[in-house]
Amino acid sequence: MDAVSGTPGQKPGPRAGQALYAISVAAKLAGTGQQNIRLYETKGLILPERTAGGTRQYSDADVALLLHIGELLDQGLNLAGIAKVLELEVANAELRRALGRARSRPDT
DNA sequence: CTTCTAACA
DNA sequence: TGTTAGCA
Repeated sequence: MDAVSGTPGQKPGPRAGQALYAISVAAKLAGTGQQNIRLYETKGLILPERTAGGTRQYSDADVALLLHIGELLDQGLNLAGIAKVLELEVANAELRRALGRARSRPDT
C-alpha cells in the first residue's frame, strides 16, 4: 500500500522512503481526530516537523508514537500522565544504551 | 492545511 | 479532562 495517499489538499512531498504523512493521514493511521493530534502537540506529547508553509509532517516514528499515545489513553491515562510515561520511555532508552555500552566494555 | 472558539461527555 | 464541530 502506498503510504502517502488519501485526500491531502496539501501534499506532504513525494519523497519515497521517508514516509511523511499529513495530519489527516496520520489521524487515520492513529485512529484519532486531527484536532486531537494538534492538542497532543500543545501538551508536548508529540513534536512533528513542519514544512516551510507551516504544515505538520508526521514521520513513521511519529505515527507509531500516536498509536502508543492512543493505547496509553485507552489504558486510562490522561495526557499529563502520558507525557510522563513518554519521558520515562526516553530515559529508559538512554539507560539501556548506557548499560549496553558498559557490558561491551571488557573491564575497568 | 492552520489557528481559534465553543460545546459536549 | 478529553473529544468533536464549526468558523476565519
